Amino acid sequence: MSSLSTPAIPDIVIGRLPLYLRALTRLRQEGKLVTSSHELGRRLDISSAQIRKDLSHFGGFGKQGTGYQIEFLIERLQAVLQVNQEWMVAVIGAGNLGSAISHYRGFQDRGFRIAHLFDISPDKVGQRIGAFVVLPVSEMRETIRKDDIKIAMLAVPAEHAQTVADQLVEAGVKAILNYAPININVPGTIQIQYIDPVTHLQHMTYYL
Amino acid sequence: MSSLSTPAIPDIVIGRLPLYLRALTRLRQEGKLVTSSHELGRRLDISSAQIRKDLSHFGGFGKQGTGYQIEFLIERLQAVLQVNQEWMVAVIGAGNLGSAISHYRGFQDRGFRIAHLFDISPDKVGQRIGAFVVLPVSEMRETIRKDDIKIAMLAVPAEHAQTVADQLVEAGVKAILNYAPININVPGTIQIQYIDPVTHLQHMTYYL
DNA sequence: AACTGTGAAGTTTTTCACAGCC
DNA sequence: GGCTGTGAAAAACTTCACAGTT
Repeated sequence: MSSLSTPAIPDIVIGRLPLYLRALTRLRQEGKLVTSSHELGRRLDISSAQIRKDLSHFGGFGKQGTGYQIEFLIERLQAVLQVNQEWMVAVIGAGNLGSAISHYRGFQDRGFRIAHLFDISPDKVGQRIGAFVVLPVSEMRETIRKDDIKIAMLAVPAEHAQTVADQLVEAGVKAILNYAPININVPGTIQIQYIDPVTHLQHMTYYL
Repeated sequence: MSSLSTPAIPDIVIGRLPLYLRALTRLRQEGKLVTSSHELGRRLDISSAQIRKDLSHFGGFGKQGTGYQIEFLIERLQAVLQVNQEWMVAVIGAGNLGSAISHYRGFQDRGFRIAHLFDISPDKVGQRIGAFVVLPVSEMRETIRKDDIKIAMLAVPAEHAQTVADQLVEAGVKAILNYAPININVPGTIQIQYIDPVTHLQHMTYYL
């Protein structure tokens, strides 16, 4: 993940950048032009020193005495995260969750466009969901290859998640967002992240 | 979060317990009776030492030379996380996401039961979604109070998230899982966690 | 006066490595 | 031989605090 000349930036730092970007976009929407590490920190409940240090990994984005130009910082963070382009995403699973994902408007303006929706069930295939006609999983590999899709969201039942993930990797997908509540094994070159609301709820109940 | 006699267990440790619990439940389902920190670590991509150290915070759950009794460890982790009981949860927002959440069967057997689904729109109120009749937000406070609901999932548009969160806190909710892509301010006594798929996608695109 | 960028210090988290037990 | 539980060591991460700039 690094070379000798450019030490890797900690993954935990990368993980915060999307939060900064989200907050900055919000500030811009509120009509603000400039912000500070303190203001951002207050909103995100992160220390201002943390924010300054994180941003400093990528160069001096701010001005002493002034703060950060919101528009400029948004552009730089988008560039760092490579979301100054539009990524095509495949969704696998056209159940309630896959359907909700496919209807969600929030991907578009943050760097992602859902390109296809796949399902294995003959009942679902051919059905219209949002702007998509559900495609059969049997065509998944070919379609993903053809369109050079690098990102997939997995919204299938847990018992199918590993099999589908294997097929996705085989088809050339490099990043998987897995909504199934199960750990998936993928090669080290493949990015994987998980969304499981129950783990968040269980984390919180510890403190109740 | 701690007393002098019982030092607090790091939050990052608590956050991993639900992952252990999920993996253990899976192992049990596969018919296994016993596991080891190595097997768990392999599945979760976490070092075995990490798992042993995490578990050791709560007492000696394993046997040297043998490993961990899966059933026993599941019970202990459920007790630690307080999910050996059923928590009632309120869902706010009956759009595509709130609807998908309300249909999802995966909460039930992991400690959570959706009790009510609220929405502000007169079009939605009274409509049947899954097992629920959508209730008006105007009745939210009273209903949450009456049923003593402590946990809520927020699936409303970003611009309404703060207002609804304030009302939830006012109604006595102590933990909020926020699906809206915006940071919410709540008192320090209230647990809050976020689910925003786009932040995960943006995290991964950095490495692509 | 307000704010960034950053070495240094401090704290937290992870890994090591091994004694002790089955 | 295989495994846990755990002090000690190492690594990673966060905060401090201040020089330097606007």
